[in-house]
Amino acid sequence: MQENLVIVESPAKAKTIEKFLGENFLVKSSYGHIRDLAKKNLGIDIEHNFLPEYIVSDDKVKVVQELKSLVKKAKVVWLASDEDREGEAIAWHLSEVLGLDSSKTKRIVFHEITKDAIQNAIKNPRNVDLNLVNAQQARRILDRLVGFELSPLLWKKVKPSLSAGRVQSVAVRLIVEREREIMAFQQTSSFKVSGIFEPNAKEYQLKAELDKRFDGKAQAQDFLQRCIGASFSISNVDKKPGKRSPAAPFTTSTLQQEAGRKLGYSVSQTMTIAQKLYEAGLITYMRTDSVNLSDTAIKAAQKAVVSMFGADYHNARQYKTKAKGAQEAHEAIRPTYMENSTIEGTNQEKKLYELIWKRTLASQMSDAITEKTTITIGAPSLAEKFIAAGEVVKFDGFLKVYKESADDESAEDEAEVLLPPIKVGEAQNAIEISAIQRYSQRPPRYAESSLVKKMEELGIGRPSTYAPTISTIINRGYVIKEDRAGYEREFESLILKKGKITEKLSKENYGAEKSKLFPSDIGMLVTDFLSEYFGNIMNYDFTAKVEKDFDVIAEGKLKWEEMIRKFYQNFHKDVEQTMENSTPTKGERTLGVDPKTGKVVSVRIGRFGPIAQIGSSDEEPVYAGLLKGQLIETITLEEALKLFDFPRNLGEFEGKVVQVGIGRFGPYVKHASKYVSIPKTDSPGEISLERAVELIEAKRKADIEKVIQIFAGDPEIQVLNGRFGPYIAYDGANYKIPKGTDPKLLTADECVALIKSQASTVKPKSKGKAAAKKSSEKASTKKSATKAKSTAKTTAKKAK
DNA sequence: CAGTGAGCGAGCTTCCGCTTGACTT
Repeated sequence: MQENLVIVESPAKAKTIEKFLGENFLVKSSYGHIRDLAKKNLGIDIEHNFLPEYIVSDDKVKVVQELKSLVKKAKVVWLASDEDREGEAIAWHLSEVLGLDSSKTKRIVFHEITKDAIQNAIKNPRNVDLNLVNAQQARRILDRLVGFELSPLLWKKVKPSLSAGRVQSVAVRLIVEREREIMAFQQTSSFKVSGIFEPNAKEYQLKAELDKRFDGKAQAQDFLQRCIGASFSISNVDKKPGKRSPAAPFTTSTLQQEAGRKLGYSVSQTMTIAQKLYEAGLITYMRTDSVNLSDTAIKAAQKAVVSMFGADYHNARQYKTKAKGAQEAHEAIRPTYMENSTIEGTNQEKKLYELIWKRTLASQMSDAITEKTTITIGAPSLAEKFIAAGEVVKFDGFLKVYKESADDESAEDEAEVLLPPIKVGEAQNAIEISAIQRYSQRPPRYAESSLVKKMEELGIGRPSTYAPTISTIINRGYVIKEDRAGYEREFESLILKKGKITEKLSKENYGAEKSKLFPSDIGMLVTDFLSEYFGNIMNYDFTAKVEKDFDVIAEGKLKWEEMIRKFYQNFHKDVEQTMENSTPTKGERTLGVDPKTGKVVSVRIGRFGPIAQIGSSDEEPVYAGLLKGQLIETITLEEALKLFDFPRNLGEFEGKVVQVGIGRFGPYVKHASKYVSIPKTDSPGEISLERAVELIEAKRKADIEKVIQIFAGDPEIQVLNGRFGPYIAYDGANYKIPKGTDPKLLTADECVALIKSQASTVKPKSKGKAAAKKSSEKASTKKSATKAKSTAKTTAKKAK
């Protein structure tokens, strides 16, 4: 029997540590926090000095039970949760819940999982730091107060089931404000001039840009005119050495950004894949804000760099974490074994691993040495000058393995330009000089990863919450992640060639978006509402400010109850006053008058989303839902009136009417009481009968392909092709087909057997939402279905 | 899944940060 029980937060970590500690230590995991504020009411007794009511979380009851029994058998309990505010609180909750006697309890910390670090920790135990615990309690209670007082305000004044919080509401604000910047953006254009030059002997060509742009076409034209007959020559050559340094090893946020930019992963995808790598022991912990590498890792990287590229390429570096509010409980994200440049696993896992491996390796490599050459070309008759710039990498250093990507996709990829040896004074002939109209760029919309970057800069949210926060604001309908088609615009070019200027009008596409975050009407409405009445909480500095208070509490120089009281006094007063004085808001906006009826046209948020309305509410108005991408804030009268053209008859097909309409899920074509969605690339206002028939036929084909098998004896049982591959549908529920089974060869009897062997994985279609959520566990596989779960299962079945 | 948008009233929703699975048609 082990005399020592060590409790860490993560089970994967427990496994590793057990190996380092030897037989006399049993290492278990708490699976994160084990207790939280009670969910009913506030979970905080405001009358009694904000006394928190903590309850063991449902999914932790078993964990706590097991730990309790192990504690009884142990002589010493080592609380080894993470070395940060939350970790300290976990240690404290554990000692409270497990009833740990301080004489047999020791608190230890380490922020790297190496044998030395852990044995060192065991040699230097301390007590739970109650000041740090109190700082966590203040954080927790503040978040609960803000979330549970603001959300009900929104239910009452805006719409039920909405939510507000210190983190999510500010994240939404970022997206809303960016959208408004884009709305307010005034596009301007100017003429950018570039030239291609060649010396008399024609041994090379130089592409150079003019040092100024022209606002108008006339000026550009005038300049090209002045270039005719000008005698160009090299007026200056300037060489400057430069260097580039590698980026720091990955934190959660930078990993999410680079995986998004380089691999196209969403933030939550990146985290799921990283979790797999972590559990397989391939990388260190993936939720971290630290760029720190352990000495062991730095040495391993050195070995790898030197053996692969030679000593010249190595440069040991230790990076400093700059992120606001970083707690640095863990190392940076790095491979556990630097010698593994690739791994076994899925393609996605391999790619993410290689990204991490390269980034880590590069962080321990030499700077790249470059040389920048700037060549100036001028003519005596011209005040303006052409500049050709080139950069040559003299020594590649870390660039051999890794180059960081940029968010700004418009930043032209500065390809390496090798400039020929050039003498000052050498005459040049202008082969071609062109002036091209270029537009100013609007601010970019946020992608998931650039939002995370911004949040980290502001100190809002933590590595463990970036991905869930994005899910929350999308699920609440505040934000929509989608693609948008771009627009076409014209631009002019003036080209001087062989002494003649020609003009050209061309078209280009701009503004197309892929997987970007757009605010919804409700997101804008809630942001405005909260900003009006709770400016302090919506302030980008709010988190940073309260963090300062938490730090003072952690130092023992401020009582947490004092801090909370001071905050709550004003906050609660604002909540009460807003509840009383503000009028419910639907974001209503009047657009004008309908020329047909003379009635007022307005838009607002209705029960099922944004709607347009003709006529005021006391004169039997007509309604139409807004289309995807349309906003209450920006829709025009003309666009709104178009919405009332639906449903519209397009004509007949196979003797039945073809209709185009707009439903809850967007525009659709209806034919013979069947519906087909109209893809985004088509405009429902202009769709033709031919196109509609095309869609109907495509849908029919897809429906046929959907059915793999139907059995003559049992028409109830169907083998279908779904989003996740083939499955069996029977009696409104769906069943899995085991891997390796050919769905085409299944017999009816085999299907029945599969149906019987699997508890229904689905959904009484009625109202049993809560029940459906908890139901379904494959009875056969998992070793012990808990009692609670099996009861839930029967309820779910009955609910049907 | 897809023509909805009244009004009443009961009962419910909700936060942020630690952790994993369970599960998706």
